[in-house]
Amino acid sequence: MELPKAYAPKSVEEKWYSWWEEHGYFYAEVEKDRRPYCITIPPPNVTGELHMGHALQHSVHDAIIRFKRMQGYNTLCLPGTDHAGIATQMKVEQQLWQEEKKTRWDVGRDEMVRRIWAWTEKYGGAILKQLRALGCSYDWRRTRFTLDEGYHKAVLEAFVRFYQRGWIYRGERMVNWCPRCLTVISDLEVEEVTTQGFLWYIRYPMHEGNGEVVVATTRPETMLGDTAVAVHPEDRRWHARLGKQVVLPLMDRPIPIVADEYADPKMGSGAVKITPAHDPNDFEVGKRHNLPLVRVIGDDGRMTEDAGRFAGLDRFEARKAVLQALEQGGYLVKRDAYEYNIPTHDKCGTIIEPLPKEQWFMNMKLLAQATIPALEREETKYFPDRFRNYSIEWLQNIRDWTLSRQLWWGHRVPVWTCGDCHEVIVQAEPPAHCSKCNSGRLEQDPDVLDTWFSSALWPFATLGWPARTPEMEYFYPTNLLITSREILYLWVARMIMTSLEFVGKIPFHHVLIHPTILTRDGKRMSKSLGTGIDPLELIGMYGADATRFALLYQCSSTQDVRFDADVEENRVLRSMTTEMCRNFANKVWNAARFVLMNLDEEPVTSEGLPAGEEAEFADRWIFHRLNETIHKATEALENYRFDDYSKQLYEFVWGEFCDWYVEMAKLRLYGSNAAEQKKVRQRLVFLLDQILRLLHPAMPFVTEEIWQALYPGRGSIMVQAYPATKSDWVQPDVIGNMVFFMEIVRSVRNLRAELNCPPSKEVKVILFGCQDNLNFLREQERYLRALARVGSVEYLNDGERPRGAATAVVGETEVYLPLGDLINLEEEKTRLNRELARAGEELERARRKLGNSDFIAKAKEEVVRREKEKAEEFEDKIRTLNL
RNA sequence: GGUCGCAUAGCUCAGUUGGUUAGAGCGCGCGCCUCACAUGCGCGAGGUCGUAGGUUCAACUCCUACUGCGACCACCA
Repeated sequence: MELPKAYAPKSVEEKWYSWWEEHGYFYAEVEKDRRPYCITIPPPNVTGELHMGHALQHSVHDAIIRFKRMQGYNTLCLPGTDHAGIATQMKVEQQLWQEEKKTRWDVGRDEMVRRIWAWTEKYGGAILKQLRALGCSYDWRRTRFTLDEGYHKAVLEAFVRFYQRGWIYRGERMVNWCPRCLTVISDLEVEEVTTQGFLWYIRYPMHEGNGEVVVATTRPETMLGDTAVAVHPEDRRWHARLGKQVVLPLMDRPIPIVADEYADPKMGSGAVKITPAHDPNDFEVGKRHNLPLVRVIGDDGRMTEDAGRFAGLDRFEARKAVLQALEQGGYLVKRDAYEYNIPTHDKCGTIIEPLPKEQWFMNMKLLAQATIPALEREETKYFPDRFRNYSIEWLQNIRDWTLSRQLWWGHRVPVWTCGDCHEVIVQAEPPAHCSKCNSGRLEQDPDVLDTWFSSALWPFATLGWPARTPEMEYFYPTNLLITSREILYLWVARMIMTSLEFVGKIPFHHVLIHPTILTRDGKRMSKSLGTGIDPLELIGMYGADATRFALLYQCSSTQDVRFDADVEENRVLRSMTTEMCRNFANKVWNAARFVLMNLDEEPVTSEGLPAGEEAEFADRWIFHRLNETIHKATEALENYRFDDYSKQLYEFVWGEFCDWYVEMAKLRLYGSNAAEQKKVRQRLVFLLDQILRLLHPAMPFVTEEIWQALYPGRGSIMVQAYPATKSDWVQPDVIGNMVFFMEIVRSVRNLRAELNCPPSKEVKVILFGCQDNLNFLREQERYLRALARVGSVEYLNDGERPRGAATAVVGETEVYLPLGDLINLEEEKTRLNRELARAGEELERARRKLGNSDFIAKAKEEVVRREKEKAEEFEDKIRTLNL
């Protein structure tokens, strides 16, 4: 069979992906007699597009799923998308404005929701298609959406149950308001941005008599809403003035001086202005002292009527105007440069306005308390484990969750209020009549639930909860959750809480927190900064297998990965690591070509082929190494060390199988009897077979393409058994021989290269050493001749060393190249001196250690012995080189 | 402000329970189109393992402090 010289990913990828899908290889059904393995993917936003973080996340997902599938588990990887309240609504609102110059209020709630649905069905979920390009083997039939019908039922059920527990309540609190999105958001969605600003000191004159109070603020515009000045109750400086009033500048409003422990005597004058309507702390102070709430900033971020002459101004314009007015009135004392954190909305970057509002909240205390022990007992294991401790800490300090959002896209709060008797009804099904007065005038709460409230149910809602489905029975708890650091609390901790509450089980046995992908100089990857990489572009340049392998290769247990690529304006110029992985895929491809080219008539089946006693040392060596590689690769995957996994395979396939075994096999293939040839062919096929299986979780496409060429009609490689170790293959005694042989070959190559001996010229080699070593090398002579381009070999075990020859020492064996006219005596002398110097240093180091009596006395016997051996070895080497 | 992570070759990174001649890929230098592969083959140069102390016979590895980068948490004007 003919394979092209270089691996061409594109057509191969499309071909096999659709073939897998057509044959249902990704599907999982409940099969009681098989071990289940289940992952529900973190649902990306339905509006989302694939970025490098996703690419890494899903390379990991698919590697694990394919690995487990090959291990014989009945694997389900369940995909889906998140309705992403704000993001999706905003997208359609933008479109509505661009195309029709209308706002959502112009079209009305029902129509708007209808349009968002239409958009979602038409454009949504593009990211799931992009995941296919990466090769993800997910059960697409089971794709879920956090707003689909069944999911909606689950969300309402959860709300009602929490409500019945008494944990969900409605109340007025200081909340984080986004003036752009016009909704509240939870604390976890607030991102603090460190900013260089100013601290302004303002003079408030006493209402009666002389004197003044100086207060400081970073937000001067809020002073318009001040309703008090607070000082610490034990701050003596202020005792005389407690209970008196100051006049609020610009507003001419007298406000009291109150005593409250919130005021820090060490700060400035010890007095602090109190704006209950616009600051969370002040809100609390206001409650304690019954202060009025004066709202000077409205929901839209503009100043209200209560801001007097500043009404209508945007909050930031108002700041300037207030400062100017204060300055003119002589109220501004000074301003200091000041660094502080500004709360912003993580979705849109708008500065949050803290406002008192009535919302739905959930008290998380009991739920958190019930969850902490499960984490402490490691019922869910975290990789790396430190994230478990962070989660416990977060649960210990948990705060109430703001559940409601002033959006139209989402799960509407299942609460109705009777227009007649004002009874509040909370239930999943819309009630027809008031349960108390039977009135039909019922009005549903206009708000929708935080998107994270619905995602918190993901692992079990997708498997059919609240129904007791066979899937819930069989696949739950799921095995693994793979996600990024930033949603550890926002999502992961909440899933564990809800699962323990509703299902009585943890939702997943393992949580894997994968690294964040950064640019190669450690910056955030961001489209707006031009540092973004489109994974599809990478796939186009290097292939999906190379992209996956490159991501896995860089995926260790650190918190960040600096992705090795040169990027300009969101375009990849070059990615060295991905290129390396493409080369590796090509290497595998060509190794396969070699094996296939040498097949005789029928496709060889080669199961259970042990290296056997009669096998050559190269066979025994490669099988020993295969065994080790299987062991290490499997262990690495089980510990989610994808870097280890890929490096093990890279080294084995390229550095051992291709560089040595195949090269040696060529001689046996072309220069032996038919029986030997057949044996070698079978071993090559078997090794290739094992390599393909080992690699398949990382490189699904190229391995499938080769597999099909090797075993046409045998079904996909993705359902073959993952390689297992075999004790027959363990032959540690052969390693030393192989390493020795390799070193002899390398030393000859090195001598040739150093002396500029052209590769075309065959040289004579004289080996000097003990009889055993010489016998072994004599047996391998044909390999030595081919691998080091040697014409003839002479063996000496005593007597005179050759003169005028280049020399190298490998253990106890000496290698001589009598190059005659080729040799440049000066160069050879320099080379030898360099070797001698190097050996001298090592000897010196060893002798120093051995000369230390403490070392002899205290170090482990084995360590001392090794050091002695080392000293002897270098002594020998120096003696030989000096001859 | 609190907690945590990271600092190893020009670049991106490995380095297991303290004892190795500190590794890989890329890049670089030299030589090769050797019949699987130039997306290749062979050889080589390049590191006082962030700084300063400490523990130990022995520290890249353990401890302390510091510096730099980063993350998370936190209502202080």
